[in-house]
Amino acid sequence: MRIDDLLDGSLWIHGLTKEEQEVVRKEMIVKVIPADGFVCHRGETSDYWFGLISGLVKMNNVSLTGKAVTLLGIPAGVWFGEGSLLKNEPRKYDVVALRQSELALLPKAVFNWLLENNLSFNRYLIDLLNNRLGQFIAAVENERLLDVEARVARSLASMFETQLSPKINQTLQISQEELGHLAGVSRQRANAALKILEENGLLTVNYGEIKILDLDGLKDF
DNA sequence: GCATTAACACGTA
DNA sequence: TACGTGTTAATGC
Repeated sequence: MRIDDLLDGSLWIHGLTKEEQEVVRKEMIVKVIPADGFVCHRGETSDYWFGLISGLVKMNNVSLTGKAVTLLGIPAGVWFGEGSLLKNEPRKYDVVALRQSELALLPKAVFNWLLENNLSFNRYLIDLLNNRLGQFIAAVENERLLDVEARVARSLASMFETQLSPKINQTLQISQEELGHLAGVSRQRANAALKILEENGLLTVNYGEIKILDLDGLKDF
């Protein structure tokens, strides 16, 4: 995916005036982050709104004992990081690239300018935050109610639900260890769960990648 | 009982 | 070589 594909596929850009769109394109920065590189660190000042052009990143935190907790996987096409911008506070989480990723960075000043001047941009943000809230509520619900296989299935599915065109890319380049982090289980357990999902014809597992065959089936598992 | 950690062999980039 | 995968055994809640 290219920067223009990201922008064309972003709902918020179409609600802007021509002038606003020009400012966005002019001020936007493109940055490539290598695998395992940081998009932003916890505690850093929040200067940008991020759009993922290609690759895969995770929102991550580390406990006092050093245990890593993955909160959210973010696929290409998704905008994120607005929370800390809106609250004008430092980043509350690390964002790490799971493989080489290309990001679009929209400066805070432009973000705030759109917020103050464009009603449809505000509407878009409400929808975005509302969707994200729903996603986190579902994540808590899943953790409390579902077995491990279903949790792994939904962790995978949730990364495609946010995709704008779910039919374009049905393979996900992610290690089983990372998938375990996303679902909150060990690598070995994630591996066993994938086997079961594969037996059910919902996906196929290859070296370092997972191909989704039946997205609805994964959601309903 | 079930998931986790640890450990090992094996295959792939 | 370094990393991801598949598997088993020991350990812990």
